[in-house]
Amino acid sequence: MKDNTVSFQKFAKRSQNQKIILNAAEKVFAEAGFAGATTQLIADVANLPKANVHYYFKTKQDIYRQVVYNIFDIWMEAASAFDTELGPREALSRYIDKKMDLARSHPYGSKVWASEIIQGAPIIQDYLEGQLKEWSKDRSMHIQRWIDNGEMDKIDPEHLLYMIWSTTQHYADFAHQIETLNSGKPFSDLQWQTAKVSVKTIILKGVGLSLT
Amino acid sequence: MKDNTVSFQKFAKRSQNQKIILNAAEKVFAEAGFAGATTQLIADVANLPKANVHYYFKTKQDIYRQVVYNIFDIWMEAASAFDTELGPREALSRYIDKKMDLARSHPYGSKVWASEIIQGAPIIQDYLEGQLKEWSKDRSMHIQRWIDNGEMDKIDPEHLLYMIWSTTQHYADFAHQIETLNSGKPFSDLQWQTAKVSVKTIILKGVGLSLT
DNA sequence: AACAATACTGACCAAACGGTCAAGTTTTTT
DNA sequence: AAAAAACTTGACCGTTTGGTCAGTATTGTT
Repeated sequence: MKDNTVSFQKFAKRSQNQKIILNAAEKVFAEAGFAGATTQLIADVANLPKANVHYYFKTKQDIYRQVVYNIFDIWMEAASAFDTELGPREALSRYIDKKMDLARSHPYGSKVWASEIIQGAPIIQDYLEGQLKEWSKDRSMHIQRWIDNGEMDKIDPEHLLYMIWSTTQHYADFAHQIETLNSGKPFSDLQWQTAKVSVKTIILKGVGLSLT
Repeated sequence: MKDNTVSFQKFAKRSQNQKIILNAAEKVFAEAGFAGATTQLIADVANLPKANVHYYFKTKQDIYRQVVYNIFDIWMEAASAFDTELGPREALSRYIDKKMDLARSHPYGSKVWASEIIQGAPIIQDYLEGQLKEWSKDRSMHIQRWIDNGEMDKIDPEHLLYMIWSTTQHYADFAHQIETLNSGKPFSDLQWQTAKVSVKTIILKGVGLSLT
């Protein structure tokens, strides 16, 4: 086996172990914060000796950086659900749906992001000033156009975006609080459905759009 | 001076130094997380030798616990702005106002709280199960009554509360991100005003209430 | 003035941490 | 088959941390 498959597998092994470590790290960083996360704990969760973790990542900060980058990429990809071609109702509706899905499927990532921002974005600052700023400026502009066209109420687009971000991410970041208020049980499929509908209903109606 | 004033001053000194330490700790915990906060840094910010900090608080966790308790108390007191006697429009409007004011006046506290919940509420769990659960159950019940009376739209009260919490606290917890998107400058008075109005407008209209 | 209680602090310590490294094992290439 | 490259790991190390403590200074009480 000296063909491409071998090279691919070689690459796959490295990449696969890195993924195992990053998944473990995401959970540990989310539950303990950057400083509280120990490389030993990350190694334990990944089921590897600590020295092996350091073979794949030079420093704890390198792992952390990669974790945060990954989340940002996932969110930026989801941001394309905010397709301004569709008009305000569909664009906002789909974007909220997507963000709610991510809150459910990637709760750890959302938590790591939240902690990073709370602490002043020491690692991800360049992403905020670059991609995020660009994206939100662009979307704000489109929202403003809808407003000028009379397609929705006159609302400050910036604050509408903040409301969507905060509300959807709340279901990931504050999942523990929500679970406690829900008799200690995580949301069922039906409850997630209700959450989604509630959020969309209030926000869409709140900016002068009907759901259907 | 052997009167009560003396005893009071004695008491005042202890209490005053504790307050200085707690204020410093709130900032440090917010910016570094529990694990990242060092007693040395708290001492530096408080302008005291580290040993003096340990004279007033036995452990770092004791300081942290007190900081989190204080925030919770402030929020619970603000919760009385949600006066159900006033009817849905006024009650919700005042509550949102109050929470927005707290986001501005107590951003560190909000951040510490957020981090605590993100990490699974290891310290504050009993408060969640006790006071918070009771309060939110009570308020949900009143919201449901308004709905049954036809005073507002049929919305799951729980999710309405989550939306108010997340949106208002977002302005504290994600202040750094908001500031970055605002050309690196913190909100002006006018911008806070706009934020408040935007949040109230969308939420109130979103549940079938007009602002005025 | 004498005593007691409270407040303060530099110096110190055991434990835990991120990271290194040399010595092995396995896999891939020639 | 042998050389090279990649992977694995126990043992180790300098640094930082939360917390202690003995000794001193200040304040309050009699």
